[in-house]
Amino acid sequence: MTPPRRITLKDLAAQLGVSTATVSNAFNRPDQLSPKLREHILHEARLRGYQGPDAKARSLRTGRSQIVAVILAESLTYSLNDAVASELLSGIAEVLDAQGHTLLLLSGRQSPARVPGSASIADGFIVYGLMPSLAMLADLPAQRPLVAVDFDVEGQASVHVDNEPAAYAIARHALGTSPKRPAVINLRLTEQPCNGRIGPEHALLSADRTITRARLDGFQRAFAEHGIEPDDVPMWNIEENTHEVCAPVIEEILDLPDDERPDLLLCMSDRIALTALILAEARGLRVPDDLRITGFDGIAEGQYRAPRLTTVRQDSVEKGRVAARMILGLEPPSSRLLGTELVIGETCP
Amino acid sequence: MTPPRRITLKDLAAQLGVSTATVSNAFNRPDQLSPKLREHILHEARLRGYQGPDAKARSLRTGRSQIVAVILAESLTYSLNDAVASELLSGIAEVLDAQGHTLLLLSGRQSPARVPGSASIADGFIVYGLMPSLAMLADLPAQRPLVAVDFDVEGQASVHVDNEPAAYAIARHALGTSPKRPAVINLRLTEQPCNGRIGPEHALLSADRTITRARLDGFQRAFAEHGIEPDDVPMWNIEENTHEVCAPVIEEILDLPDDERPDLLLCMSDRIALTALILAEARGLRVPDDLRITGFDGIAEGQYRAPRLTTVRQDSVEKGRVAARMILGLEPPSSRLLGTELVIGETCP
DNA sequence: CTGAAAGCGCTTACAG
DNA sequence: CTGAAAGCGCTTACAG
Repeated sequence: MTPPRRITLKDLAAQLGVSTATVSNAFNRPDQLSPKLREHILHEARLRGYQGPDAKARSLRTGRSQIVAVILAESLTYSLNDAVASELLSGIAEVLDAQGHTLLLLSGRQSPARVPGSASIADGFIVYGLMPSLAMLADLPAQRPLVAVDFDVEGQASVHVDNEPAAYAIARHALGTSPKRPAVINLRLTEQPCNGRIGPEHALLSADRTITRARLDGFQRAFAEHGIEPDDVPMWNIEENTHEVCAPVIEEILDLPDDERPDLLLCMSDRIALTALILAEARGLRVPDDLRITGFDGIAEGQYRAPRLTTVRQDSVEKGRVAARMILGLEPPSSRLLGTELVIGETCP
Repeated sequence: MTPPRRITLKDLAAQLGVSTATVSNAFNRPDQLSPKLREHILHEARLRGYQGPDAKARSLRTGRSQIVAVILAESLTYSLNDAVASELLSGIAEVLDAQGHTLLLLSGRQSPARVPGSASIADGFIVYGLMPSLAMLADLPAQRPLVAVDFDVEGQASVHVDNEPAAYAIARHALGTSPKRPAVINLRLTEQPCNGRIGPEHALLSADRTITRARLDGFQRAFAEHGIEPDDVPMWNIEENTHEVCAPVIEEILDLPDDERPDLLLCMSDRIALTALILAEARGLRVPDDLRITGFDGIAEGQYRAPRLTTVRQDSVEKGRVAARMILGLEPPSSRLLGTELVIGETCP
């Protein structure tokens, strides 16, 4: 028995007595040879265990791999368990699949803090969320298409939702009930890490660094309109959008004395809002009577329960689709701004 | 200005007056040249915009891409939004990251029903869940490592959890409360699609086709031990582990007349159990007084709420880690069986 | 419709 | 420690 070396296109061509070009055409360009010969080649290929042109060689030769890399700012562990990121990936995958492309998943928080060299195999890059450092972007092969989602890279295409107007709309709705003690729970909005109450010592990130700043701007526009001095509204900050990280901050808030405890929580994500809802219920607080809560995102978990979350629904799946279409050249690269929808649930009717 | 062709290793070598081997070694084998020369080369490379060896060429030359493909039986949309699949991916990604590998995501339910050719770039394959057809496996490059998770491929490594004993343990616990009308809600267990009550006309899949059969076997062993005739226990089947698909079946069950409605639901997943819990609460049924519910999986959503789900916790992250380690050769390929943990929550104390 | 030949950008024995 | 050269497996003008 010969050593089981994988059969190559060249081997097959030799065995069938045709040129390598003809075998290649049989697989890639049906119009370049007779259907009969093509059938013969494909049939023999299967028989002899030739699985088709090797992707590594093909990609070197053509310069294209049919692979699109998605770079997630957060760890993969976090992103894969986050409903919003998952939906974004779904949307991306849907378009890539339909176009015969596949998805390479990279984390911006890789252990070596650098994109692995293998990333350069990708035909294009979709980058999601704020990068821990822009150094990573510099690592990416230049001259390959890049689309930024939920942040901006100078001179590159991007996809956003209208955070400011959406936040304004939900805050306006919530303030319509004339809360006595509104409060805001921000997400990753401080320059320095802060998982708790935001004080005067905390500087906030600017709008070009995080989308949550635009959400705060929207909230504050509504405050001003309702005659509320934004500085009088207490704010907390959450460092990571997970139940575990949210919970202690929410507990701190809910355990304030009755006359200090907010009666309206404007949360920057559904995850935060759901944590607040669960912990409020556990303490016997009635929602919305004792405490009104609003979220942001519109994830399924907030809608398939009672009471349903009042929130802003953003179409993360569509965000992913748009980004993927731009990367594949199915639509021209540009700065796209997607709309959102105010969803009135029972947590803040 | 010259056309902005990407600079290659060869260009760089020529410009620096060294051989291509030396440049290659500067990037790949530091021990093969003096630190000083290496620094010089790396420095000049950065200066001249050479980003390092091209991944396509490198992978062709070495035969390895540093990419591992994960093939998911379900659609990517489903898998990415499923907590168990997400955790599995987290575990895989964790190990791959640490080893400088990256993850290529493929769906077994691709539109063309075939693995795209670009998949053959991967160094190895992790296949998760039952394949719609084994034809797809035949498409994969032979002679490259493959690990099956939650199912078996003849002659290949696999990772499982102990479904039968785990199901037996939770059923035994639940039956200890002497329910009057226990019922089972299965997941994808019928030969033919069935989203509803299972009747005598429905054939069930065998244990080599789905892990949920082993779960049912565990339940039924507990029934027998408690003197309950398994055939007397009504069973329903769920076609897809999502709230939307579960809900109508659960409603059908909960809306049975009081004297027919089960007082114990043994569910094959936490998603099913949570849907039952939410819909029961919406109907004013008291859990666990009127209705006891158990799940399977141990997802976070079932534990970060009140009442907490009684369930079996499987460590999906670890399952992913083990599979990834086997693929990378960090542990020998074998049939690994991971343990589980009975978690007693308030839905079935 | 078919074939001979160049070359994609690397890595790696091997010789010096 | 360094360099010349072969070759990984393909695709693609181009000539016939």
